[in-house]
Amino acid sequence: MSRRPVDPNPSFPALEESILERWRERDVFRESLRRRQGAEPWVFYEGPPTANGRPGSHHVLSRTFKDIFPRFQTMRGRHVERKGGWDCHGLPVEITVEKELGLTSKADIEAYGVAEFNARCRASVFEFLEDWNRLTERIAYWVDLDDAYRTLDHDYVERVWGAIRAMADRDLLYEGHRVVPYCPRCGTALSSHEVAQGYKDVVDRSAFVRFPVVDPGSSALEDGDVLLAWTTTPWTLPANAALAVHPELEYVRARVTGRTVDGHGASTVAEPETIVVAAALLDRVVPTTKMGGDNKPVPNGVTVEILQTLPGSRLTGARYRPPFPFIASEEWGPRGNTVLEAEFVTAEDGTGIVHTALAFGADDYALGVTAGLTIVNPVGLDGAYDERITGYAGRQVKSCDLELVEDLRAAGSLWLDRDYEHAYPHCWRCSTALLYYAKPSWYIATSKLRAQLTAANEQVTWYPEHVKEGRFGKWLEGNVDWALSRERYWGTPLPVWRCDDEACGHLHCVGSFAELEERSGRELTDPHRPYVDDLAFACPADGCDGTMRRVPEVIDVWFDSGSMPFAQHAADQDAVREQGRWPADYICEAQDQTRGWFYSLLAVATLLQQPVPVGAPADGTVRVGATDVAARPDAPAAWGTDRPASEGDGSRPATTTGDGAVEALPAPAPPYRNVVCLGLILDGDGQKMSKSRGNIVVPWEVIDRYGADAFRWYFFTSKQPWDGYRFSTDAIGEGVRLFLRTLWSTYAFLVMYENAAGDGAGGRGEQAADGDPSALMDRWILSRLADTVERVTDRLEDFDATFAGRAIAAFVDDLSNWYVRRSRRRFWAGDPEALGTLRTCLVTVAQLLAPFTPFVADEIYDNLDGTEPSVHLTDWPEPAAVGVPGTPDGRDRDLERTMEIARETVQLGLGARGQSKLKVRQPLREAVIVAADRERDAIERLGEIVRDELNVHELRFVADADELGSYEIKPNYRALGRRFGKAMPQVAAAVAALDATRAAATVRAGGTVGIDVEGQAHELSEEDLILRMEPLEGYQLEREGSHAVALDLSIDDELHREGLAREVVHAIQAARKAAGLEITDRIRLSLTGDDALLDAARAHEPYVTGETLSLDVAYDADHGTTHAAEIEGRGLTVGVARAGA
RNA sequence: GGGCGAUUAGCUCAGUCGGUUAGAGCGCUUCUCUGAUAAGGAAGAGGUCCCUGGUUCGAAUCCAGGAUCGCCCA
Repeated sequence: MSRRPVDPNPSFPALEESILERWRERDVFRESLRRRQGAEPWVFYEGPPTANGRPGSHHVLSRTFKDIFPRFQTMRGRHVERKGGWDCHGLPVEITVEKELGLTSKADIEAYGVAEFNARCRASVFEFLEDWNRLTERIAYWVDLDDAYRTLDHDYVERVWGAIRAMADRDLLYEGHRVVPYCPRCGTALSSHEVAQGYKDVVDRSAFVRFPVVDPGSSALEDGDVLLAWTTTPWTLPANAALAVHPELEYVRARVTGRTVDGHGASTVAEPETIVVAAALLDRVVPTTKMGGDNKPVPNGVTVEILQTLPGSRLTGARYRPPFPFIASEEWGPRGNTVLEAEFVTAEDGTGIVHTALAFGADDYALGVTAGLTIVNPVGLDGAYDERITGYAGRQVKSCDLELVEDLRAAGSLWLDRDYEHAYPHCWRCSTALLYYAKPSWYIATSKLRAQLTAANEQVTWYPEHVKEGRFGKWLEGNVDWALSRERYWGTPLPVWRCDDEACGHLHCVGSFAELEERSGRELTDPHRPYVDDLAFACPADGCDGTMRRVPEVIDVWFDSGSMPFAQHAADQDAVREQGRWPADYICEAQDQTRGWFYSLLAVATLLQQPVPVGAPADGTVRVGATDVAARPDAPAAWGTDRPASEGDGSRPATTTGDGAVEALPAPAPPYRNVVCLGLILDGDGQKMSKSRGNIVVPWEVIDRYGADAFRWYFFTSKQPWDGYRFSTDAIGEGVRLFLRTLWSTYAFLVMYENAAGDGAGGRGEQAADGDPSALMDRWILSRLADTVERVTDRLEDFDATFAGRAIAAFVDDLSNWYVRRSRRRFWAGDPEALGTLRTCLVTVAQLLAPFTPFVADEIYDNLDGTEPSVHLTDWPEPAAVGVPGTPDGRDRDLERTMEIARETVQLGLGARGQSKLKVRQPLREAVIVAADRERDAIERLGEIVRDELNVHELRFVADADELGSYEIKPNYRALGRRFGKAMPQVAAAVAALDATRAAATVRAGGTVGIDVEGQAHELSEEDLILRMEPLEGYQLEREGSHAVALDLSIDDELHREGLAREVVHAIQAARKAAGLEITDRIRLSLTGDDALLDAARAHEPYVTGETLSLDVAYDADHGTTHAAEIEGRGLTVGVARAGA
C-alpha cells in the first residue's frame, strides 16, 4: 500500500480547490442523497436569500450552519433533501431597478411602464446569482442550487394564492382602515416586522406649544388660559384636531412669571401667563431653579403659583385656538379643536396634554373615531403637504419641522423647543423616515390566533433556549394583524378581485390560476402585474352585473417565504405533510429573522391549520366585516377563542359549533422543530460591520488566505453561534494554526512512516499483551477515540457544533501531543500496531470532522482509507467499532483514568525539574512519588512512560508524605456541606483541630476519623477531607492535592556521562539536520574533540548510534560534513556522511 | 419607556448542582524538550468575576436594584 506523499506545509485553499474538483468528478453530493433514497427523511428548509447583492461574511456564517447538521444527519443514515431557494420579489429589487433607471416615484414607474419595469426586476433579481453559487460551492454548503425554488415562479405564486384563499375561506383576510407605518418614498405601508428592521436613532425637534383657550365651554378653565402640549413631530401641528387629557389625571392651572424666552438672538422676559399642564410634570415644564456654580440648584427668577388643581375631566369641552390656521375648526366637526378625554394619556413625558392629529397616529385615529371627528388629511400619499397648507404645499412633511417651529416662535405660540433624540422607524430598504398614516390596507387576522401561535411555538426547540419564551414568545404575545398588502409592482399580486359597482363592492379571493382562467375566460400568461390585472370577470353576486377587477396591491414578500414549505414543492401544506416534507427538523437563520422568516413560517403554517368556521361560504367570497377590527371584541362565534394563552388552557383553544357547543381543537403543529438562531457578526473592535464603516470582512479574503475549512472551523468552535462574533481575518488564522495544522502534521507523519514501512502495516492493538506500555498507549488512545465519537455524536444531535468541535480538538491534541509523541520510536521502527492505531484514529477523526471541515476531512480519508469515493459517503462511526476491541462501548475508562494520573505525575515531575534548574536531558537517579494506593497502581502500570518523560532511572513510591513533607487537611465543603449545612463552621473548626498527619494517614489507609459537632459524633472518610502537602525544606517537590513528586538531585559520574551522551546525540542530530540529510538516511559518524565527551559517547555507544542511525562511529577521523558543537564548555566536532554515498 | 441578552486575565473565551487556591488558548517574560509539527512542556507576571444590597454555613454562580454595551420593540 502506498499513500500519496503529504506536503507537511500545504496551502489549504489550493488543496480545497482540488477536492472540489474531485467532488464534481465523483458527483459526491448527489451520490450522498441517492444512497439515502428511501431512508427516514430529516427535513431541512433553506431560508431564501435575495441574490441581488453580493454575499457577505454573515452569509458564510448562516450557510455553514445550514450545512453542518444536514451533513451529520446524512452520515447518520437520514435522507436530507436540501432544496435551495431564492427570494425574488419585493421592494429591495424594485429600489435597485429604480436607481438603475433613475426613477424616483411611483408616478415615474407608471410612466415608464409596469410591464417593462417588472421585466427589469425579474432580470435584476439574479444579478449576483453567480457570486452566490460560486461562494456557496466554495464554502462547501451542500444545497441543490440547480433545482432551487424561486418565489417568482408560476407554480410558486399559484401556491401562495392558494394559501391566501385558504385564509379568506377562514375569514382571516380583511381590508381595514388603520393608521399604518407608511413609507412615502416607496408609497406603501409596511408590516410590523418590516418596521422592526428599520429603527434608527435620530434627533428631531420637539416643541412645547401654546394652545390658548378661546371658549372654556363647560370646563373649569378660563378664557386666556394656555394649554401646553408637547410633540416630537411638529409637522403634524398644522393638522391639529384636538387635545387629549386623561380624565382622572391631576392637572394644574399655574401662574408663571419671570420666565426668560430666547427669541431671535435676544432674551426677553415673557409676560406672566396662566398655563395648564399635568401636576406631575409642572416642574419639568417650568423649572424654577438652575444649576449653580457648585452644582447646587439655585433659583432662576421664575415663580410658579398654582392657582387650581383639577382632574382632567374638568378640562374637557374647552375650545382653544390651534397653532396654525390652515384647517378651520369646523372642518373637524363640532368637537374640533376642543379638549377631549382619552385613556391613553399619561404623565410620563411631555405635559400630560396630548396634541392629536387624526390621520397620523393609531391612538389619534381611534380617538377621532370615538369623538365623531371628521378625518381631514392634508398630507398626500407622496408624503407632501397638499395645497391647503399654504407655503408648505408640495414639500415633504418631515423636512418642514424646523421651519414650522420657527413659525410658531414668531407667532408667539412656542413655549419651548428642544432637540429630542429617539429611535424612529425608517424604511428598511430606502431609509426614508416612515410616517404613521391612516389608509386602507389588507390584513391577515393573526392576532385572533395568538393562543394558537403560542401553542405552536411551545413545540419548537430553540437554540438558544431563551428565544422561545423571550424574544420570539414575547413577539407572539404582542401579535398584531399582519399587514399583508403593498401598493407596489414587483411582487405576488394579492389575488382579490372587487366588483366595480360601488353599490355592490363584492370581494372575491381567487385560489388558483385555473379558477381565474375559468372565470375570466382568458389565459394567464404571467401571474405578475400588469398581466394579471387585465383579467376581469363578471361579479358573482346575485343580481349584480358589475365587473370584478383585481385590487392593485401586491403582497408582503415575507408571506412568499413563509409559504416555502409547500410552495417550493408546488403543493399545499397537507400534501407536503403527507410526503414527509413537513415540518422541518431544522432551520437556521440569524436572529433578525425572529420577526421575519421565523415568524412568517409559523404564522402561515398555523393559519392554514385552522378549521373553516361553521357557516362560512368558503367559496372565495371575502366577507366584509367578518374579521374587521371594528368587529374584533366579539368576532364571529367560530372564532370565540381570541383570548390570551394565560386564560384557561391556551394550548387547546376551543371553537364553538353552530349550536353553541364547544369543541377542543388540537394545538397546531409548528412548521419547524428545531431552530438555530445565529448572532450578529461584529468586527474585531466590536463594531457592527457595514459598508459605510468600511469594516466588512469580504469572505473571499478569508477563503483565499486560510481556506473555507478554517472559516467554518472558526464559526463552529470559537463560541456559541448565537452570542455573535467579534471577527477579523486574523482571528481565523489562530484556529488554523492550533487545530488544522496540528491535525495535518499528525496525518503527514503517519503517511511518511506508513510509506517508509511498506506493506503489511495493519492491526489495531489487538495482539500486544496487556502490561506492554505500547499496547496500553494504543488502548488508551482508542478509548479516548470512542469517548470522542460518543461526545461528538451527542453534541451534534443537540445542534451543538461548538462543544462537538471542541471535543474533536481536544482529541487531536491528545493524539498528536501525547500518543504520537510518546510512540515516535515505534513509528520509526514501522510498528504495525502503532501505524494501524494511528490510522484508525485519523480516519475516524476525518469522519467526525466531515460535517465541520469537509475538505481536509475528505483529503485525509481519501488517502488513508478511500473505501468510499468520499468520507461524506461513509456511515457515521460507532464508538464500539472504532474503540478498544473487546469492550461493549469501545472504552477502557480505568485506563483513561490511569493515564490521567500518570500524566499528572509527569506534570508534577517536570515542574520539579523546572524548579531544580537541571535540564531534562540530564538523567536522574530516582523520582520519589507520594501517592495513594490507587494512584500508585496507576503510575506503576505506566511507569516506563513516567520514567522516560522525567528522564529518571527509578520510581520510588512512598505511601506517606512523612519523609517529604507534612499534610494539611481541610474539610471538603462540597461533600460535607450537604451533610452538615448550617453546622459547617463547627465542622471546619473540628477538622482544623485534628492532628493532620495522623488523620491523613488514617484516611489514606481507608479508615475514618471522628469529629464531634454539637455533641454528636461523626465519622469522616477520605472523600470528606482535602489533603494537601506541605513540603519540607530542602526537597524539590511539586504537589497537587495528595499527590506529589520529588526528585533526587544527586548526580554521580555515571549519570553525568549519560547526560553527556545525550548531549552528544543532540549535537549529532543537529549536524544531520545541518547536512541536509533525510530522516531515514543511515550515516557514518565521526566524533573528535574533548575526551570527556568522547568517553561518554563510547560508554553509551549503542544508544548514540541507535538514536542517530549511525552504522559505525570513528573517534579518530572526520567523516563527510563536519559540525562543531560545544557541550558544557567542551568542544566536539561531529562528522556525518551518508552511508553508501 | 419596555423586552431579551451580555459583562470573568492585555485579547478571545470556559466555568457542571452554590463548595472556600476562578481556568484555558493567544500575547508577554524565563526555562526546557524535540529528526512529524510555524508545534510540545514547566514556571512567572497578569483578576474589584461590572457595582450595591439580599438569600445562604458558603455566591463568579441564586434573588433584587443599579451601571455599561448590544439587539429588538414602543
